Parts: sequence; C-alpha cells; structure tokens
Amino acid sequence: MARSKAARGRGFEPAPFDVVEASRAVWLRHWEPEAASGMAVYAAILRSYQLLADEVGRVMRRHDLTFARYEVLTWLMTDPESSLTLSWISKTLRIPPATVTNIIDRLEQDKLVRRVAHPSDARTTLAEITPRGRKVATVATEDVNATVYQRIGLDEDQRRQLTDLLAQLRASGNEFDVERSDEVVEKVGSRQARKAVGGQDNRHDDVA
Amino acid sequence: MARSKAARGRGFEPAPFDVVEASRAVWLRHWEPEAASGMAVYAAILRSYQLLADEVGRVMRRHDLTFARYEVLTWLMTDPESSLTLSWISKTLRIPPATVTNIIDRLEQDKLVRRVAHPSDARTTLAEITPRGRKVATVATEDVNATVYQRIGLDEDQRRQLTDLLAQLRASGNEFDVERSDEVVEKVGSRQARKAVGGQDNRHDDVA
DNA sequence: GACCATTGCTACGACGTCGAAGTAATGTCC
DNA sequence: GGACATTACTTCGACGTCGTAGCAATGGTC
Repeated sequence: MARSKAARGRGFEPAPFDVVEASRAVWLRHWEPEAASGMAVYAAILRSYQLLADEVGRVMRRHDLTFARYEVLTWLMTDPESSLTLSWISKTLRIPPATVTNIIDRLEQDKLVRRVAHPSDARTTLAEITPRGRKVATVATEDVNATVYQRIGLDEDQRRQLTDLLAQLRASGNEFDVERSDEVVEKVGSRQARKAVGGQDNRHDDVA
Repeated sequence: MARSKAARGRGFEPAPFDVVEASRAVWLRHWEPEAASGMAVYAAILRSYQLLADEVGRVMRRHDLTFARYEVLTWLMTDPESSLTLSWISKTLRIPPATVTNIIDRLEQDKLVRRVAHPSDARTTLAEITPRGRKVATVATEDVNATVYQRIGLDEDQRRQLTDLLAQLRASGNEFDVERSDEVVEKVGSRQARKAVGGQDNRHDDVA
C-alpha cells in the first residue's frame, strides 16, 4: 500500500508558492502593466477554477455524474414542465451541440433523462427528467452544497463582490445577453424558467 | 459557404441571460443562503474561465500551442538556466506527472524544448528551452497580451480586487503554500525563479 | 409550390487530460 | 550492505470535449 503524501486530504499537494503573483512579477519586468494585471486575472481565475472544479468533480463522481451532466439535470429539475429542448440547453449553458448530444446520451443510458419528441416541431427533441433523475440531482446537490459551496473561504460580502466583478468581466466579454438578462432572472426566481427565455426559442413553446 | 450567425465574432453566441444569477435565484428558493452564494461563486468562476480560456485557446492555436504547453514554455524562458525538472513543473504548476510527460513530448516534437539528463540525479530529467522555443513563446505572449489580457473589461483597481479575492479563495483551499509564498515571489521578481523554490527540490540544484 | 438558406440534431474522429500501474534510481535505517 | 520506502518518470487506457460534416425538417421568398 504505502500511500504517498499526495494522496492525503484533497487530490493534490499545494503548489510551493503563489504562481499567480510570481507570474505577475515576471510580467511586470517584461511587459506593460495592463498586460500583467490581465494575465494575473486569467491565471487567478484558471487556478481557482481548477481548485473548485477538482472538488466539485470529486463529489459528482460519487454520484456517477460529471458537472456538465449534473448541471443539465438541475436545469431540467427546475423547469416547470421537467423538460427542455436540446438546443435551449446548448444556447443557454453554452455547450456545443455535439456535447449536448453526448451528455443526453449518457444521462439517458443511466435512466436519469428521457428523449421525447417535440409536439409541434419534428426537428427538435426534448429531454425530460425522470423521477430517478430528480432523486439523483437532489442528493448530489445536497452533497456539493455541504462539501464545497458552503465551505468556500470567503464571507458573504466577499462572495458578492467576487460574483459582481466576474459578472462585469463576463458581460464585457459578451458571455451573456446583458439587455434581456434582468427580466429573465427575475422570472426564473418566481418559477418560470423556460418560458421566460426570450428570443426565437419561444416559438416552439406554444404548449403553455 | 453560408456561415451561420454563431460563426461571427467570437467562438460562441452569448447566452440569452446570466445563468449565474438565474441559478442563484433558484438556489435561494430551495437551499441555504451560504449554499446559494457559494454556488454562484463557482458558477461565476466557471463561466469566466470558459470565456477567457476560449479566447486564450484561440490565440494559442494560432501559434500551434495549447495553454498548458505555452505556460511551461514561459516558465522555462524565465528560468536563469533555461531548464527545469519535470517534477518541479508538475508540483509548481500542479499538473499531474503523466500530463507533464505528454506536454514535454509534444514540445520536444516541435523542437521547442529538449530533454537533458540531470547532472547529479539519474532519475530526473530536465526540460530545456531551445532558441526556437524562446521565439515562439515571445510571439505568443505578445499576441495574448494584446488580444486578451489587455482587453479584459475591468480597470486596474477592479483587477486588483479580483485577484485579491481569488488569492484568498485559493489560499483557503490550499492551492498554494501560503507560508513560503511571499519570499519566493519576491525572488522571482528579481530573477531567481528556480533556485528560490524552497523545499526538497533544491537539493538537485547544486549546479549554481 | 419549388427553391434555398437556416435550424436541430447526430455520427465520427482528433485531442488533451489524467488515474493507475509499472520501471528505474535513490535514500534510509538497522 | 541489504531490505524497504520513496521519488521520478513513462506507458497505457479511459474519459470528456468539441470541430466537422452530414442529414432531416422547416420557413421564407419569389
């Protein structure tokens, strides 16, 4: 046996120093300050992502999920009709269509989701969550909440600051449609997730 | 031909709304507030990462690099002796050993790096950057600086706030060794990258 | 109502990543 | 100095992602 030190605690040893600040120091010697601060932002985000994704991924693996599959599941669970079109998933979560196919394939194999024909558009497919899918998603959420989300080393104020700064970064990079976002978010908050999504998708949602 | 709208500008259409805030609203209805804010932090980091990684990746592809290979190159370029051990790379950049092997394999294929035997420890291999590697890394850096890093939609104050918050997050998650970090960073800032790294590695660096 | 661009999805293949197991060299302890 | 643990690296195989190309359905236009 003889597990090495690396196997203790989390999945990986800490780096011997803060690579972000070290890189910033190097950049400042060779390039312009705005390049250095921008590089530091990317490096910090990358490493924060890896850190958290690692922890989240470990939780998901316990439930035989990946984060991508889990995320799709939670959106399906939230939807009033328990189903979403694959293209909606692709656009909203910004997952390439081929990857969505892949994800739904796997979820369907595991009986967490079912493909259903769209009532009025023969081109589109609906993914519908099964009772089993609901159960799995709920348990996984409780787990990841307790294991990762609640334990992030920032207080509520700092979390707010952080998400605000990142929202600005994403908005300026066109990660989401800033115009329409507010109203939609409000509606989601009051249980109207899918219908509220503006744009061309709604033409298919003539069921309601 | 007939390129679809998705092909315009950046690699992907913006999402129809801010998924982070929408998810937060959902979470707040079902779970505890700390879980909701933690989830929002992860979601925001994930999406910021995807946004930037996409842009950075596109730049790197122009130079026939991935970000991982590029990052290794820049660390090699910065090193006073233009070479680092594979295990140092693995530990510092937190890349699993197998992936480092893979990365160096590829860089060696492209003649950007050369494997050199370690003078005093037959187990360890040094990766040494070639003149060609230096050139490629420099050009790629100029490109990514101008194309991505300088254009991040935050001013200098906000960038500082953001990297500080993320530093705290990473530190609390043990992403790097907080104790020794400061001194090392300082030395890197004055051109002593490799030697400064405390711990067991230095035993091999008896060349200097 | 016949074109033709667009949309929705899928099959295929390439790529990067990483866990696990294996080999070789080295360090340690009695 | 011999046994045993540790360290360094590689090989192998599996996985998830995504670009590309293809097919089918649809909608607009004349």
